[in-house]
Amino acid sequence: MRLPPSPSTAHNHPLLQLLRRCADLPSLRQVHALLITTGLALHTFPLSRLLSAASRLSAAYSLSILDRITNPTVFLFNILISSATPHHPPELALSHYLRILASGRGLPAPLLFPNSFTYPSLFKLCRTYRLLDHGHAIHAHALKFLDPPFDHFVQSSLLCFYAITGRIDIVRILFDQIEDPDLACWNSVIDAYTRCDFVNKYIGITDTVGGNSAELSSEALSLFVKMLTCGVRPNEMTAVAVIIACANSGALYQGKWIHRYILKNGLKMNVFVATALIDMYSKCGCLDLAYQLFDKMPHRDILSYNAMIGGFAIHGHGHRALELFDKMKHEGLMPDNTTFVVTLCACSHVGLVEEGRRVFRSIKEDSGIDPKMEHYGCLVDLLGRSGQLEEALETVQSMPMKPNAVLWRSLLGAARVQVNLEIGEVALKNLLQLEPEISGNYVLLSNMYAASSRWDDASRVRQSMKDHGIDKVPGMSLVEIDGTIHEFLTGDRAHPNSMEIYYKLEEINGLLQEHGHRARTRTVMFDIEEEEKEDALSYHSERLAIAFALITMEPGIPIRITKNLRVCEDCHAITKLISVIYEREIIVRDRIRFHDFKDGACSCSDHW
DNA sequence: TTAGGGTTAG
Repeated sequence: MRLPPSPSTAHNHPLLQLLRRCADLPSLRQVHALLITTGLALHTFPLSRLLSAASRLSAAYSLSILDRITNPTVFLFNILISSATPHHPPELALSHYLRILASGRGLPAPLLFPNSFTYPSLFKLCRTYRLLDHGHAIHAHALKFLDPPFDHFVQSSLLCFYAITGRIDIVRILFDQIEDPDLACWNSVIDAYTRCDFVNKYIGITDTVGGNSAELSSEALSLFVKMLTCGVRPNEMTAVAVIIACANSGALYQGKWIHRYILKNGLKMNVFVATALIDMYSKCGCLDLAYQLFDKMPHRDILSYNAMIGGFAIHGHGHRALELFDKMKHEGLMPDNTTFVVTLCACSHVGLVEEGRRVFRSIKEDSGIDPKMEHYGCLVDLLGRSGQLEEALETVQSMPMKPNAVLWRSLLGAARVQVNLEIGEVALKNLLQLEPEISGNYVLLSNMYAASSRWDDASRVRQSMKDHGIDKVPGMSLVEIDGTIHEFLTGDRAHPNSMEIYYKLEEINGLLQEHGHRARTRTVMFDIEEEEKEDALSYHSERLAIAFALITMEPGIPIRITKNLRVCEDCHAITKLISVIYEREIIVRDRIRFHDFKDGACSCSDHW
């Protein structure tokens, strides 16, 4: 009779290497049989490798192995919890965790306790599958079962979990409790600041790009500096998180700084870093720099293409986006959902209706999948913006899934621009059912009534906002001057240079009138006298930012503004004029896209 | 045995 191998030889047995290479269930069964005949299946370590391989291939098979083990240890459960895959879904991983918790109840089974290897996998699971309630409950368990302080693995995974809940306050409290945080903890907390920004934007804590965005991103950058002063060396993951923070807030100066830092300190310009940089440069208004980086990449994947096509889209370069879309396919890369979204979006921003329709049709042809909600959204936007409202409405009504709020809002926006109250009201009725608490929806409706001089209806909507305690999101603009970000709200007088700014605005307004500008007051929603409406317009946040930049910045340097809302019709018209009068290029990033104002024209060709 | 990466409709 053969004696089972000793535990030390069990760790590097050739059968374990075979296990790693098993790509299907029959070969796994064969190796399993060999493990039994050699006696290796009696040891915990080979069993853990077997379970790990089995959970990759079949949940049922891994369960059958587990059932045959008389007294499975926490170690083995941990292996199963950490192997969430399509074959080993999150519910199964959670059930393994429940078995650990229940272990003491059925005597004579030994009492098991989850350990510090159990929790990082569980938090990752909750983060990946967005199981928020489970995550909170599991955090409470960890406090009960683990001795304080938690190790860095547990703390880091906990930060990452709270990042997806949008609770940056909790992330920060947890991070501040970490003694001597390691690289992973720093990366996680910096990443959490950029991620919370995203989460907040989409779960409606704020529906702005600015606001929280600037605050959270600048805190991410401060944390990065603090990390350097603590002597922790950043890696590529840190760089990616910091670049995203710069992209979110439009902080070009800091973005360029981190780019230099990467080159100077020997961090690898891998596909993750390069893609993040491409996105950052695009979102900070430097499309040329983004393209240079993209062009120099030795290896590009789908995400790099998507980032670059997205860059062309927000800058209104529809044809260049389409060229890249074709090039990508020629290189043998299969477009994914995002590729179609950004390419359609590029068509929409310049009114390439026929090209857009073609791209939409190619979704099924190229990828074999049915268009998703976001693709229908792009199509509706494309049709609506280009004046084909009836077809846009038909698309919404005939699409195979229930239209979401974004889709109705898109249609409403188009109806407002083309003053089509009939379609606008249909869109709004549906929109308010889905999103009764979002202020922007009421503002759109109110503006639409105001545009057709239905003042009673406009003020009824405003009253209804007040009754429901819904505040209008204030317009906000950011301008970066010598690395410092200055923030302006509509009608803001809080800036230390406020007096000079308002003097400058008077000068600007005078010059605009001399150049024959008459305010387009259609976008001001209140029923007030024309003169007052002009006043309300003259203090829109981007005008304060432009005035301040004109006072402060050297002549000839482009002014870069980031806005949280869309540019209004009048601001768009006057910025074109200012670009001529003051001979300045003004680049405005609004909530959706870029406007590059130069010599009296805008890169969007007034299509936005 | 455990954690942390790039793009995405308005």
